[in-house]
Amino acid sequence: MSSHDTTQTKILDAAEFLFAERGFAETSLRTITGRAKVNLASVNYHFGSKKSLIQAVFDRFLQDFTQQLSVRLEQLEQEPANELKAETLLAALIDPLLSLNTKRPNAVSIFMRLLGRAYAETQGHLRRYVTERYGHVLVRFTLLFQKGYPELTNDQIFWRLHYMLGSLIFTLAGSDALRQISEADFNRSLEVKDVIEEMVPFLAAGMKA
Amino acid sequence: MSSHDTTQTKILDAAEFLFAERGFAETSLRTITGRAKVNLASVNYHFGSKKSLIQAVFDRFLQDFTQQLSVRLEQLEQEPANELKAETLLAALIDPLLSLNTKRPNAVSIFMRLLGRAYAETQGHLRRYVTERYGHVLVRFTLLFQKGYPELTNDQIFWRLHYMLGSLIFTLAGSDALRQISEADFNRSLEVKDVIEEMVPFLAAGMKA
DNA sequence: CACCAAATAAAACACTTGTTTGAAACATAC
DNA sequence: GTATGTTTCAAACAAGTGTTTTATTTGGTG
Repeated sequence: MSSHDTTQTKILDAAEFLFAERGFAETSLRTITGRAKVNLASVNYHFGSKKSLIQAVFDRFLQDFTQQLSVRLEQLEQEPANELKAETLLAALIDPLLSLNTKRPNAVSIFMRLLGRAYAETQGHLRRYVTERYGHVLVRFTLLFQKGYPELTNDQIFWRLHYMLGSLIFTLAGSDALRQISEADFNRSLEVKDVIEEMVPFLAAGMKA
Repeated sequence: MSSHDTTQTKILDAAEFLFAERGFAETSLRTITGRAKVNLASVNYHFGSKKSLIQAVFDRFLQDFTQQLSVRLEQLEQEPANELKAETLLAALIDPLLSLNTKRPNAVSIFMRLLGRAYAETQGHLRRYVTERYGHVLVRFTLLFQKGYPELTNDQIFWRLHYMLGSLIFTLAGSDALRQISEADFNRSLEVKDVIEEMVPFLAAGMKA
């Protein structure tokens, strides 16, 4: 049996869609297994618990994403400081992100909505899990910005990175709905790629303020 | 009995805190009435349902906020276009926001976390309710930006406004946790006001890109 | 004081939730 | 082909949910 249409993959596919659509608490295991067309008990059999299933959904995205991001960061870490401009650094973040869409349709939007929800879970286990497991790439990313913008203090960098993350996650998480509004109002079609490219000059200008 | 410590107010206070802290679905009526020290049935008696309670929590914030914002917008709508710069327009949004903190401590952070959760509820009733009821102020706000930045296309304005909202909500919603990190790393104390003031140049520069 | 509507209280209701159980079906190796 | 370990399935479980019901208490009015 190929790695698609295994029970585990069917569960993950259904779960990530529904979690992004409705949220974690609002999505029951019965809804997930119903959509995945598998037995209810198979979630606990294969993943142990709902909590672990949520983490598994994130792992599948983050392993893929951080691996690609890490390659880009290695290249950039050997560049001189004057090459580390916001546009370049953002590209290192955005390219791996967009490549998710080549494997599964709408993956970027789903991933961003999941991140938004994980971020909202201020006190929950999920935020801790994600930062503990994938926080080191964010640190490397921060260091590159510090190197590229020595005229900014470290906490200016810290905060501006969060401004950028906010714009990215917020916009892309709602991009499906927003794209529909925009397309209706302004009568042109937009892809996720277009939305992001429109955003880069905005963020880069802010970084240079 | 003063308008504080009525049963309704005690419920609203407990609910808004817990909703912001844990989320809507993750907060049970028993937790709310337990914290508020009132009887379980009083929520349904005074508000009708949990759904209506959630809307009431938002109404209390939004009525206060949009009323102050509306006054500022009226003033700005009489200004000439060359006075409508990003810093000015952002101030019209931020001042009413900060004034929430004068009435209840941490109100800004709670309000922003609630907004973040409402925004995440992409398909839910809440987003529809908020936009239908308070969407017109956002429209007025958009029109002012279009007037102040005639060199930008309408959909550039549309998207950049969302970038700004993303930064604002994302940063302020997590500002409690982020402030702690920042204060520990850089050894200086930060107020919500400081976080926002640090943000304005970033956003304004992006607007002029 | 008696009366009545409004508010509070305790208990029960119907329902959904995540998880566990034990048997059946399946696959793999000897 | 039988035995063994893995996976699927239907059913049940205990716990927690929002809501309703039924009494009881409260506070003001005649």
